[in-house]
Amino acid sequence: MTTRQEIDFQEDVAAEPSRGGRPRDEAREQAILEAAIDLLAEVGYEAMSIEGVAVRAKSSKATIYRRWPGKAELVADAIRRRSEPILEDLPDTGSLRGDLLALARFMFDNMEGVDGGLMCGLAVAVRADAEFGRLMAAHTHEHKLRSIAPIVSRAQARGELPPGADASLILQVAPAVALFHQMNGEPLDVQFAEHLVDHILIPLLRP
Amino acid sequence: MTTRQEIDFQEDVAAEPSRGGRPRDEAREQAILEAAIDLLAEVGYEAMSIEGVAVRAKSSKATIYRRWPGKAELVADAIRRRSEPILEDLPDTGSLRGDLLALARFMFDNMEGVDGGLMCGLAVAVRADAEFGRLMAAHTHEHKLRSIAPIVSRAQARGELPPGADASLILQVAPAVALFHQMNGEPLDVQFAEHLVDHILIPLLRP
Amino acid sequence: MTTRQEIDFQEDVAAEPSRGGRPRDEAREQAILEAAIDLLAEVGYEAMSIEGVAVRAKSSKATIYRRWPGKAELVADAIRRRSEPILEDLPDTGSLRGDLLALARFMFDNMEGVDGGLMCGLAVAVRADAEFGRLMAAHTHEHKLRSIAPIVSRAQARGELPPGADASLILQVAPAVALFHQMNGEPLDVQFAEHLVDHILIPLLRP
Amino acid sequence: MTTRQEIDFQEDVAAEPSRGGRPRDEAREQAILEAAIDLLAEVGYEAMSIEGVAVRAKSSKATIYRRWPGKAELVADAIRRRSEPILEDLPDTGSLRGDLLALARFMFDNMEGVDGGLMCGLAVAVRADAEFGRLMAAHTHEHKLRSIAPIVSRAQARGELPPGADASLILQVAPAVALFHQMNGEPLDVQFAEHLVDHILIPLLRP
DNA sequence: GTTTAAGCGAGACGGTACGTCAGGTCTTGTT
DNA sequence: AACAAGACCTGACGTACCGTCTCGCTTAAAC
Repeated sequence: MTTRQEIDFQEDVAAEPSRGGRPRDEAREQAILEAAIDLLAEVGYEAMSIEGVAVRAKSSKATIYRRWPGKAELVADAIRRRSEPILEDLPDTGSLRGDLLALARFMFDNMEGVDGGLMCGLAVAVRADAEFGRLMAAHTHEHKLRSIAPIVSRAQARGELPPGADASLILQVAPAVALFHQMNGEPLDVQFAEHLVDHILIPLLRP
Repeated sequence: MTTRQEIDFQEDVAAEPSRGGRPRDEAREQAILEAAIDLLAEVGYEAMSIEGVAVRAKSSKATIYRRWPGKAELVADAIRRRSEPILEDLPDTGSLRGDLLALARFMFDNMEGVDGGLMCGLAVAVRADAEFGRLMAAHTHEHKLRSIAPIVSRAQARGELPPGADASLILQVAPAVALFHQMNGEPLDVQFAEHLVDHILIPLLRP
Repeated sequence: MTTRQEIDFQEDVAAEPSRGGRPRDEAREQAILEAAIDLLAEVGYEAMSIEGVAVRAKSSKATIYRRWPGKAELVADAIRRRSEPILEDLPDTGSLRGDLLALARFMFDNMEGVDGGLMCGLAVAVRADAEFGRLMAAHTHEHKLRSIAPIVSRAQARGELPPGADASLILQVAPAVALFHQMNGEPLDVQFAEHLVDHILIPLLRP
Repeated sequence: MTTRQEIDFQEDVAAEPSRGGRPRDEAREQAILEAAIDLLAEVGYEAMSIEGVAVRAKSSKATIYRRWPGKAELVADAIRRRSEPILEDLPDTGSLRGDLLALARFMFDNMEGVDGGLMCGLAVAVRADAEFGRLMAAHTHEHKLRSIAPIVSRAQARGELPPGADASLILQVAPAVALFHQMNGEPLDVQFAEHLVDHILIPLLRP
C-alpha cells in the first residue's frame, strides 16, 4: 500500500540481504519506468494501466508487481527518477520582472505538460500518505531553490530588492497559485504570468 | 466526455420538449448525489465507482447514466449542489491578522475534510476539461468573495490597509498555497496558518 | 464448488424467484456450451481454458462465470446437454457375435473421439463429487440400455443365449474394459474388439 | 512433451557420457518424487503444481525440470517408483470366491486411495501419449499377474476352475469394471465386490 | 378512462484491467 | 556441472466495473 519500502531501498543502497537467486535486471526497471512516464504523458494517470505499461516495456505484469505494489507507487517512482533536469539556466534578463516572467513561462510550460498532470494525479495519493508527499517534495525543493536563488540575488545586487528578501517564498507561492489557477480551468497564459509577477510575486518579495 | 450538455441543462431549466412519459423522480437524483458525495469522501475519486453509488443510493446504474454521462460529471454535479454553505459568519476579531487567522483556520478545516479530497480528486478531471473547472470556480468565487470582502473593508476602516487593497488576491493565493502545502505532505497546522498570514497574505495586501 | 445448484435448476424448471432484471440470453448459454465442447474435444480438459471458451463463443468471461462456478461445472453441463444422440440403430447382423462386434466398433469410435477424452478428463472431477458422476451416468444409462437390449433379445430368439442373460452386464463391462485398455496405451482396434467379444462379453452372457 | 527421454534414461542406466561436473544428487530425486506423491495424494493431479513440489522438496524448479520435461512425466515417474509394494500376500481363503473377494477388497482399497486418483488424473495424459500409458502398464502388469496367478492355480487345484482358465482376464476386467463403477459415482463397497466376483469374474473364468 | 411514453429497479451483456499464480526458461553464486 | 534461489515472459485465473442493453413493472401527462 505505502511506498515506504521502495523509498527505503532508494535511501540505503547497501544492506541487501538477498543471498542467492538471480538478481533483478536493472534494465527492466528502467524500461518499465520509461514506459510508465510515456504512457502517463500520453493518456494521463487515470487512463494509464499497468497492463499497458507492461506491453510497452515488453515486460510482464508480474515483473512490475514484483517491484511496485501498485500504480501509484510505480508512477511516483517514475517521476522521482525523472524529475532532475528542470529549472536549468534561467537567463539574466536584466531586471527582476524579466527574470520572474521567464521563470513563470518556464514553470507554466512544465505545468501544462506532464508535470501538472502528475501533480494533480498524485495529489490524492499524497493525501493518503503524507510521508510520500513530503519525500517527493523534499527531493526537488532544494534543487529548485538553487535555481531560483540567483534571481533574488541578482535583484538585490541591482537594488531592486532589499537584502532580507526570501527566495523560498517564490517556491511556496508561484507554483501553488499557478496550479490552483489551472485547477480553476484558467489558462496559464502571458496575462496570468504578468499578473502573477506584478501583483503577487514582486509585492511579496518587497516587505 | 465533456460535461457541456449537463451544464446546459442546468442553465436553461425551461424549454423541455419532454412530451409525455413519467417525469424524472427528483428524489432519486438527490439520493444519487448524496451517495456520490459520501463515497467520494470515504474512498476518494478514483476508488469510487458508479456501481457503488448505485448500490448505496438503492438506484440502478441506468438511472445514473440517464442523467450524467460519466463519473466526472456526476461528481461535479454532486459537489456543485453541496458547496453552498461555506465561509459563513467569519467574526470580527478586531484586527486584520486575527480575521485572516480565523479565515485560515476555517479554510484548513474544510481542506482537511472532504473539500481538499474533492479538489485533488477533481484536479485531473479539470485538466481534461477546462470549461468544467471554470464553471465550478465561477460558481463559488463570487460567493466566497462576498464572505471575504468584509475582512478587507474592516481592515481599511481600521486603517490597517490602504484603500486600494484587492480582496480577491486572498482568494487567488490563500487556498492555492494551502492546497499546495498539503500536496507536499505538510500539515495545515497553526504554524502554517501564521506563516501564511504574516509572510504572505498581509504583505500581499499592503502594496 | 459442486454442481448441485446447476443440476437442481435443470430438475425443477419452474419456481424461478428471479423477479426483475434482464433475463439471461439462452442463446449465449448454448454458444458457450458448444464452444466448451469443441475446445474440450480439440485440446482436452486440462489445456482448455475459460478464456478460450469465451473467445470462441464470442462471449465474455463474466457471462460464463455468471452461470457456472468454474471449469469443471461448465464442462459437466456441456456434456450433459450433448450426450443424447448416441448408440442409435445398431443393425441386426444375424448373429450375436456380429451384433456385439458392431457395438464394439461403434463404441470404440466414440471413445477415440470426444467421449473418451471427456470421460478421462472428468474422471478426476467425479472422484471429488460422486453425486455428479451418478447423475451423469444415470442420464445415459437407461438410454444406452435401450439400445443394447435388442442385441440380447435377438440372440435369445436365435437360441444363442439362454433366457436369463443380463444385458446390463454389457454396459458394466464393455465400456469399462475398453476405457481401461485405452488408459493402458493400447489401441482400440479390430483385434481388441474380437478379444472383447469372444473372450469377455460372450462368456459373460452365457452363465 | 513426450516422456521418451526420461524413459530411455530409466532403461539404460549405463552409458552416461557425463563428462565432468558435479554428479546429480540422487537424494534430491528421491525428495522430489516423495514430495510429488504426497502432494498428489493431498490435492490431486490438477491442483498439484511443480512450484509446490519444489517448495515441499526444498528443491528448485530448475532441478525438477532438469530431470523431467513436465508435470505428467514427473507424476508418472513418482507413481512408477512407488507402485512396487502392492498385491502382496493375498491369503488362501480356501475357495475361489473367497480369494477373489479378498482381491477385490484389496483392489478397492487402493482405488479409493491414491491409486484411483492417479489413474484418473493420468488418463488424459495417457490419451495424448499412448507409449507412456503402455510403459506404465507393462511395468506393473507382470508384477500384478504374479500376484494373481496363484488364485487361479489354487482354484484349479481345488477343481473349481478347468485347466485352461486365463488369469490375465482378471487383470483386464476387474480393475476396469471397478474404475468405471467409480467413475459413475458409485461406491466400491461390499455389494459391488460380490457382484463383481459372482456375476462377472467367476462366470468369465469358467468357459 | 384509457392510452402511452418515459422513469425506474434489476441485472445480463461484451469488454478491459485488475492483482495473483503457475508454467517453463534463464541467470546468479555456492558447493 | 549440479544445485537453491529467484527473476523473467507468458498466459490463465476469477473479480470488479465499465457503459449499454433489455426486461417487467410503475407513474403521470395527453388523449
